[in-house]
Amino acid sequence: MLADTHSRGTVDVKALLHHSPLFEGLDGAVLDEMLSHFRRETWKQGRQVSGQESGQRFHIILSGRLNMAQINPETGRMVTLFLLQPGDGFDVISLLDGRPDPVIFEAQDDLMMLSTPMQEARRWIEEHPAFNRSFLPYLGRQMRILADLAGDLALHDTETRLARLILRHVHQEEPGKPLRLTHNLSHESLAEMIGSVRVVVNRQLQHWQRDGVVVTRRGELIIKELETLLKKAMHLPHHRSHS
Amino acid sequence: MLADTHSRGTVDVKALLHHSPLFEGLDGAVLDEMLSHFRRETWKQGRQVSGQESGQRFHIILSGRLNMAQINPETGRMVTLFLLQPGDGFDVISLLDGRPDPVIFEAQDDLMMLSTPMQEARRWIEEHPAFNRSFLPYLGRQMRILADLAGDLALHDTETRLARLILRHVHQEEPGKPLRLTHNLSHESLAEMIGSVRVVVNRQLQHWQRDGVVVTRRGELIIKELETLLKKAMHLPHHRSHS
DNA sequence: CCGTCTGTGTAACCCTGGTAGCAGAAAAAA
DNA sequence: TTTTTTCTGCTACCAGGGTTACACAGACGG
Repeated sequence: MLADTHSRGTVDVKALLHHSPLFEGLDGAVLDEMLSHFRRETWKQGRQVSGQESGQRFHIILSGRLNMAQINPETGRMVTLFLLQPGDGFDVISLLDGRPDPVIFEAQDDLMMLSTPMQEARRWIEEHPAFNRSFLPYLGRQMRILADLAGDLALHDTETRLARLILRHVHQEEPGKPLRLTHNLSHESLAEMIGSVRVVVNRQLQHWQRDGVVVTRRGELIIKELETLLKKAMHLPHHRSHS
Repeated sequence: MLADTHSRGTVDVKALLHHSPLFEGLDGAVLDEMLSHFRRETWKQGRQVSGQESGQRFHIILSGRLNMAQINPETGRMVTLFLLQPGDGFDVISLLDGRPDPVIFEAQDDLMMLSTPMQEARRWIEEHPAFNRSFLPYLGRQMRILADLAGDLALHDTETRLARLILRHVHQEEPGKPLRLTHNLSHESLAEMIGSVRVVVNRQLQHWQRDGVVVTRRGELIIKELETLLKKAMHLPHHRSHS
């Protein structure tokens, strides 16, 4: 089972899952038992799958990022609800209530993941109460993300939302070195994450650039004045740490 | 235990909880055990409590409605995240991850509820796996509400959002009788629920009234053309006809 | 019964942010 | 290389919807 996955991928699955918010602190034996029911799955970057299609299996991301978004068919616009990362599982909502989710999953990068039938995943939850110790807090975090998003959309302008988004994705390369935005987030992606549109994001970034707050190059964003950004972002309820 | 609550209130607590999405299908004995750790609590209409203050106890609503909202201190504007009703519990997010929620709870009506220390509620969840059979789907529903709200805010205009909101709260009094909006939802409340503002809601309702879609009187909204509302709720961000 | 309060109707204003469109730069594919 | 696609920068345009302000109605409280 795992020997196979080990030999193929570059990822140490068990180590990853032990640090995953979903499985951390779970007994190794139980984890093995779970893993034995998984199969590996890969999606190529850019692949889009509707909640309908993926609805019968529960997935856990091993590598790459996955965009869970809602779409307005009329305008073609999208909002990102979650940007899922290695260790995250989806679709949690379907897992909980058994109904398909009217969302689109889009592979932001090439994806490696594990998947198992929804029913199987639900069985564990019932049979392994220990799983709840990490699963329930994980659900809480996901709900918070949604609540914050909704609050932001209703209460704050695009400048504030963009500032907050960037701060949440600031990457500390080395102490003393310039702060940059985590790679591969296009203006388009940024826009979807704050419920806006590419042009507006670009406009705002240019403003900030003229004011010396940031510097943008293609596919790269360097924060020059963190303080200023923090002030612009400050306009909301409490913000959380970590990333 | 229950005898006491029975004697005081007009509500049959056990019957209510049996139909509550949180406790339905739970063994009567277990339910009694749980209830023995609850104490009764009442809030008067209009009372506001922050997530900080209420954060140490988990509540279950017996009667009345409770508004869980986020607020922007700068502008004073609010968005309703959930309109909680009898059978609902709060704060579920804090229950899950143990952190206080940066939200405001506002009693829409006079409230009767049960409350218990968060720790106690968490203990049940651990000790009574059966509880999960209703609790997890409940969480799913709550997450869906948040996801829909966020999606709506980002992707649809106020007209669409208002139409959807109204349709979600249409009350079928009698077959053949006029459809009305469920009582006590002021324009202000409606606005908060769609992440907008009273003036805009009123403006929209007047438009619809002129077009014969609805009729409004003080504290009352009658739907004349359900079909039209359904169409507006469906999807149509931009159209330019009529004069 | 009268003053006060809360909900509603309406108007003028105007600014954020979304639409449409194009052009150049970089990257990817051929 | 050349071609094609993906990102980015920039402009002109304008409408949705938010802000403010005031008047009136019914409800409420004393």
